[in-house]
Amino acid sequence: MRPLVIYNHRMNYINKFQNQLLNWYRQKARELPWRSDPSPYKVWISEAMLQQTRVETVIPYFNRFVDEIPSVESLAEVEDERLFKLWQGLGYYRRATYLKKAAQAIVKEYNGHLPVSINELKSLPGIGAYTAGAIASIAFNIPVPAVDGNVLRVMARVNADQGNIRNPEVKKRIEELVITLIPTNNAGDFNQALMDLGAGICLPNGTPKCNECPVKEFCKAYSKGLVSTIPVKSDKKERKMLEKTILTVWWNGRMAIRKRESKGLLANLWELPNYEGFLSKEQCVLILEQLGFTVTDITTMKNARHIFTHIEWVMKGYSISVEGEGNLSDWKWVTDEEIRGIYSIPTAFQAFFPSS
DNA sequence: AACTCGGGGCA
DNA sequence: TGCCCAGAGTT
Repeated sequence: MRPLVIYNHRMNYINKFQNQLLNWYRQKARELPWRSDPSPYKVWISEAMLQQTRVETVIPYFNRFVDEIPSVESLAEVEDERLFKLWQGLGYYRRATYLKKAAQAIVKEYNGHLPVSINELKSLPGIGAYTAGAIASIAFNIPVPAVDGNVLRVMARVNADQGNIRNPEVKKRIEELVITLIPTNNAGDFNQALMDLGAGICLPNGTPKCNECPVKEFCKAYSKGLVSTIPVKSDKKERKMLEKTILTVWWNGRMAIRKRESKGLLANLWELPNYEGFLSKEQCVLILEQLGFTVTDITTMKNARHIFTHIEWVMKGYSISVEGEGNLSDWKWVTDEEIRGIYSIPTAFQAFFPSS
C-alpha cells in the first residue's frame, strides 16, 4: 500500500500544478496570430521567428510572412531576395535560409507535411530541441517538453535549481522535470502556459510578480526566498568595438549597394560600401577615384553606432556624389524605391539612408 | 563547452 | 548601459 499512497500524493501534486497553470492560461493567455490557427505550418514559422526574438517584434513579421508565403510549397519556391526582404530587421537571418531549406526537404521527404516525430523535426535545418518540442506539442499535441528561456527560468525557480542555466546539464535536468509535469492530453497549452508565465509573471532580473503567479505554492524559490537569486546565469563575453566608415555614394540619382559574403555576420544581405577604420574625406575621394569615378561632392554624415550580440560597430559616414563610368564589379546602383521594396539591408546601415 | 549569429525594449 | 528575448549550428 505504501508505494501507492506516495504515488497518489505525487499524482495529486502534478494534477494540481497542471490544473492551476492551465486554468490561469485559459483566463490570461495572450491572443497571438499563430494561436488563432495553430496549423503546423504557422506554428513552425512562428517558432522560427520567435527564436531569441520578442513576441511583440515577431507579430507584424509573422502576419506579412504567412500572408505572402502561406504554405510549405510556396516557401520551398520563394525567391531568396523576397525571403530576405520579408525578414529584414528581424535579425539572425540564417533562420530565413533554414526555413526555405527545410521547406524543400519537407516537400521532398514528407510530401509537403511537417513530420510529427521529434527526431524527424530535429533533423530539419533550423529546428533544434526547443522548436521541435514546440511544434510537436502545439501543432500535434504530443506530450513533449519545449524548454526555452522562459521555461528555463520558471522551472529553475519552481525547483530552486541553483545551477547555471547556460549549462546544458541544467537544461537537461529541467527538461526531465517538465516531462514529469506535462499532461498527456494538453501538452501544447501546458507548454505555452509556462512560456506566458515566464513572459508576464515570472520575470527575469529579480522582478517577478509572485503575488500573481498561479503556481507560487509549488515554487521552491518562492518559499525559500530565492526568487531574486534564481536563475543563476554565467556572464557573457565582452563585446568588441569595431570602427567603420560607411559610404552613401550617389550616381545618376542612384545609390550604391553591394552584396555581403555568404558566410559570417549578415551573410548574403546587401550593404552600403564600407571600410574598416575611420577614413578621412581625402581617403574616401581616393578610393572612389581608384574605382574610376570623379567625386563632385562629399559631406560628412552623423556618426552612428550599432550593437550586435558580440560586436559593436562605431560608424562614420560620408555622403558622396560621383560622375563617370567606374570600373566596379560588385557594386549595384539602385533607386530609393528598389531599396525599400526589393533589397534586404540590415538595420546596422539604416542610419545612413535618406529615408531614416 | 565555447562561439557565432541581430535587433529591440526596458529598467 | 546591461540584460534578455518561445535558440540553433559549428568548431
